Amino acid sequence: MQQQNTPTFGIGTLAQRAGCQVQTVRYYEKIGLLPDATRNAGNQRRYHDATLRRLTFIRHARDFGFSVEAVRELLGMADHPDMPCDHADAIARRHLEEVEARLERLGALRDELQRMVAQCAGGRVDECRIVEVLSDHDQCLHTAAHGGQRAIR
Amino acid sequence: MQQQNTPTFGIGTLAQRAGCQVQTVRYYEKIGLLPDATRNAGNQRRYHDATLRRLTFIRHARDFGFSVEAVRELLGMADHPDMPCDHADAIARRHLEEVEARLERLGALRDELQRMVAQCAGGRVDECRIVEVLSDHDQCLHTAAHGGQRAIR
DNA sequence: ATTGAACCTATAGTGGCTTTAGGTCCTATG
DNA sequence: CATAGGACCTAAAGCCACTATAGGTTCAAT
Ligand SMILES: [Zn+2]
Ligand SMILES: [Zn+2]
Ligand SMILES: [Zn+2]
Ligand SMILES: [Zn+2]
Repeated sequence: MQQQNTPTFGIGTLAQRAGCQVQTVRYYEKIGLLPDATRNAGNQRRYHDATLRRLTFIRHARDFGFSVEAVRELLGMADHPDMPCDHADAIARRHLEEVEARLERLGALRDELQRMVAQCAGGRVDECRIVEVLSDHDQCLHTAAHGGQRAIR
Repeated sequence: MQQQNTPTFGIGTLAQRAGCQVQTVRYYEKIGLLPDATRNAGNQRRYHDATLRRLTFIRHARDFGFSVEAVRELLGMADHPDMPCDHADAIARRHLEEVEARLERLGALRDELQRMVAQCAGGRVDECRIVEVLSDHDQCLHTAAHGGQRAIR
């Protein structure tokens, strides 16, 4: 039906043009972000520009930090241009909130780390401010600053 | 030799006091951050305060975003109070640099997301700014802003 | 015809846990 | 003293989003 006469290319070219790795393309196919590729006589995947566009969208959204599941939803919406964009907006807004929360925690973390590093006088371990602070959360300024790995992601 | 008369407690109590999960304690033992626990007659782990202090150190360092391997090194140094603290400081300084780099990338990401979300007028998907930007990196301000998942971690 | 790069599949590894399954042990009440 | 149910035990799988490895097949150029 579609794109019968457009040139095709292999998975290496696709990956290179999209700026990702070959295995990543196969992975996206496996988890259903990309459709099962058509194959040539030797069972190798052949792609058209449409797949490159789709993969570029995926990579860009991933670069924005959207989860694969969010990307799946965003792709589904991009496939229906006549629908309202409410849900896409909600996903983006929610992601923005998460990024802002991470930024705040990461900033507090930076402050603590800076303080810790600045106060090390470079002597013995038992006088080291770094080891001391790590041994005792009461030495921290922001009491609730570091909330596990959520501070880091 | 040590702490023969101090009270002991179970893994649940230890985990609760350190603010982590029971499985996490067993995991730390398995990967060697915590020593193999002594067992009671029924093969259940018994702990002393020394282990609580060690676990608290580990959790605090992890909350600071130090990797498990970094924590392993920091613990090793905390076990030798008479050594110089150079390496502990180097680890902390390096981690601070990484946090600062993450902060910068995450800030750029927030800016892009904010711009994207602000420009959505709430119409059809094919007019949606979010889908549009995700389809085309040229629509982004910070050209090199999002460098894959490195922007997020 | 031959070489070597690119491709194929299936599986395991990454980090730092968390979850599950299928048991055993401890403690408090009846 | 029996029993219920919570806490504990191990081993293995699952999570996320890939990345890497092993061992084989196909393609393109010489
Ligand atoms: Zn120091
Ligand atoms: Zn602290
Ligand atoms: Zn919109
Ligand atoms: Zn972009």
